Amino acid sequence: MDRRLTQRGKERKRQLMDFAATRFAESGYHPTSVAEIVEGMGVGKGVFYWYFASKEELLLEILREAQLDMRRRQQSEMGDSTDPVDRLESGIRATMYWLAEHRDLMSLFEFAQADEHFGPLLRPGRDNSMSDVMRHVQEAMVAGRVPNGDPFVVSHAIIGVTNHLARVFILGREEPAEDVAQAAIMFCRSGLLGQRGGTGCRLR
Amino acid sequence: MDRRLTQRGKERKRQLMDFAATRFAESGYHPTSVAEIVEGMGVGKGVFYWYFASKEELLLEILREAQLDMRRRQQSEMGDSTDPVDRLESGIRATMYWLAEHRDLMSLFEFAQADEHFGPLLRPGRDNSMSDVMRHVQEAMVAGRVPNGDPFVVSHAIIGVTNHLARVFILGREEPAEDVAQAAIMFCRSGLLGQRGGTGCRLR
Amino acid sequence: MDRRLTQRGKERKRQLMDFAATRFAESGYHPTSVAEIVEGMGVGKGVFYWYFASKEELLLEILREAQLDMRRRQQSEMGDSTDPVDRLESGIRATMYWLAEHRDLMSLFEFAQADEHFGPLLRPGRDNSMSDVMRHVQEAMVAGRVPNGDPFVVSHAIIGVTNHLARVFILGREEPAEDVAQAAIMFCRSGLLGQRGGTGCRLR
Amino acid sequence: MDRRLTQRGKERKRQLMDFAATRFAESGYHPTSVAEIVEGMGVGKGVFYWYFASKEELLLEILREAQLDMRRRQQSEMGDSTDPVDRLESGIRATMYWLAEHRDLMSLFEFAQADEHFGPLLRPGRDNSMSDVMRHVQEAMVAGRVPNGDPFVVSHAIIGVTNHLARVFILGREEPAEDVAQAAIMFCRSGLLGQRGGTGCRLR
DNA sequence: AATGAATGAGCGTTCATTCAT
DNA sequence: GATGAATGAACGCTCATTCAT
Repeated sequence: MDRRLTQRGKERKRQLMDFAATRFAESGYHPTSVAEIVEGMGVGKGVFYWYFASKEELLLEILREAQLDMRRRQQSEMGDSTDPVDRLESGIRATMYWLAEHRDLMSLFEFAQADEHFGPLLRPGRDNSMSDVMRHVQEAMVAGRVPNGDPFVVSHAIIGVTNHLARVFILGREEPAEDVAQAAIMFCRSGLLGQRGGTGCRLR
Repeated sequence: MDRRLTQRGKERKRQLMDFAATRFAESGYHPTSVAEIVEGMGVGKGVFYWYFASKEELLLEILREAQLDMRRRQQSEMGDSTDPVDRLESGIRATMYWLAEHRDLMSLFEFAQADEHFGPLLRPGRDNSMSDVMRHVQEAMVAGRVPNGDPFVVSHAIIGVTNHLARVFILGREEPAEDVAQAAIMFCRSGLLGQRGGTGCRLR
Repeated sequence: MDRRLTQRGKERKRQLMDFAATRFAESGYHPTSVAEIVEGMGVGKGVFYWYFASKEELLLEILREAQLDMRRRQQSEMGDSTDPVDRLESGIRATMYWLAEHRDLMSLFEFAQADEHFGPLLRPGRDNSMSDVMRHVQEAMVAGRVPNGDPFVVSHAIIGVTNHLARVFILGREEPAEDVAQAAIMFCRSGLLGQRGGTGCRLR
Repeated sequence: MDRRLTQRGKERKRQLMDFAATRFAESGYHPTSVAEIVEGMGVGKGVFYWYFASKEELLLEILREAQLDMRRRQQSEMGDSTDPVDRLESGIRATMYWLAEHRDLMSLFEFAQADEHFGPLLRPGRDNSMSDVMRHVQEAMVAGRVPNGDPFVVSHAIIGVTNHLARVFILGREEPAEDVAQAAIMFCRSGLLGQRGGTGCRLR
């Protein structure tokens, strides 16, 4: 299935992946049949199996590309600052913006992560993102910017806040990414007991 | 499908729900066929449809029962304290213990929440849990125990931390519920910048 | 299945047959399940199989009873006159009245006659009715009241007119039995070319 | 289910419709399973659902095509004469010939007309045929060829005679269409009391 | 590269019937 | 007599995948 594709072939493949992602996000992976995808695109079944070994492979390709793209965005946003806490905040912000721009893919991630079969196949990518976050947390602890603790746990807490707020406020309520990012950052900074303040929270 | 069941009938139904929950958690809802369930239990197919209108209805019944049970546990744990922050912490702890005792159901919640069809059907239950949390957050703000802010957002942040840590450390790594609860509570209390301390974190 | 039934048993059986006939007429024989019948009557499945050997046997019993009852009515109406043509007209009228009073059973006859399995089982009863009609036709020919011809063909023509008008005007349009009977009688008497007249036709 | 079919596809569909019609006529619609049809044709199940949306849709397609074809035959036979009574007689004759050539479809019509579900779906087609007949009857009345009366009732009487004689003598006894047509025409012309004669009746 | 046609195992579900109580 | 529970073959239908053209 490693075809050398012409320019036209690459475009076809793109269209197929985009169209399938939308359908998967709307109706779910299992309920969306290959027939639906090819009919929706007005092509024959052969086209699908020319570009993808299977329906499963299609989803994995969509997912892996998305993981890569999101990570690139996070890194390009985080990379510049010298303060690790700043970098974490940039990462949260980058994540929110990316998710807001790719709601379909957010849905797909939700599905895949919860899925017995696809969940484990997402691990490598998630581990990468995870160690990105952890690196900054660790650095922040070493630098004394953040109290000592288990960086793995703290990183997961950050990810938990970020993802859940994205789910609720971006996927569910279509709030502006900036506002959701601010909310996540503020909670991650100081939790419940710390002083709320600064830019405040514009959600709702 | 509202049958008046004998004692034997009720037991059968229980067995079916428990067995199905395990299978759904192990292999996923879609990949688990009704045939697999009844064969696994050594009964005829008719039995299944004697107790449940459909495979879907079975899942919903499992899910609704689980939501109810978890909420009962949270409330019985939270109810006694006069301090709203204490109550929130009790709620987090109750959640962790419940999830640790019902890993299968945690898996099922993950799946259902991410699912295009079942997700929305979980809403009523989730809204109830949500408003439980929010009530305490609001009270804590009014009492000055917690800086003012949007209680809806703050509640979701708490839920995000709790669920994600549960996912990673209880479902994925089978850590003791108490430790995971402590970790969640500590992060929720003071976020990144607050002082880490107290009982410390025993995860890993 | 030849049970000696108590009084209560006979009533139960009656109720079952009446209820089933209604349901069969409304929704069709195949689409109506035994479960539907017993649930509709609020009894258990056992009751059904106590009174009937099978669903098929139930239908046959309904049908045979109906054939018998209709024939009794035709004969009691026809029997008195000395003119065979009068008797034929009385038969048509009796048929229309009976069908109007038993629309459900008319539906069932329609179904059963068209059915590959039940059709042939209705033969004995239909043959009886047929020879009733034929006897009068033959007599009328012998008496010179009606031109000679094949009494079998003529009898079927009469039956065709009667049944079809019943189907259309009694089952479909709920016209009064008397009017439909008049219409059938008039057409059977003189066909297209004969003089229309007498009481006229009140249909529509 | 509006597929653009290749030549091969059209032939397959034809074969399926013909084969299914035969089976339905032999064993009945409900008792004939899709599996039986595809096995009888030696193809996979998918083939069936490639050409038809459902078993029901298949029957409807068969039925509608048959209605259309029969009506075409009636009209081509009736169209030429200037005398409306002649046209009615041609219509009866055309019907008998068509039914004799399509015994399977006659069976299917019987079933469908008596069926709670399919009966109503046949209405449009039957209404068309009905108004064809009525037009001629009305014209005959206006022209004084036939005594005045309700053309709707008279038309239904004609249809009743024709269909019933077809049922008995063509479907049941395989008599020649010409003889059955003659018998129907004669009865419709002059009923019971008119003079029998002319070509006489060759049935039996 | 692409098509329409075909495959067939497997799905969720139904239902006439039987049975233990 | 009557019940709720159970059976299991059969049903209509789906769908990822393959194939001939």
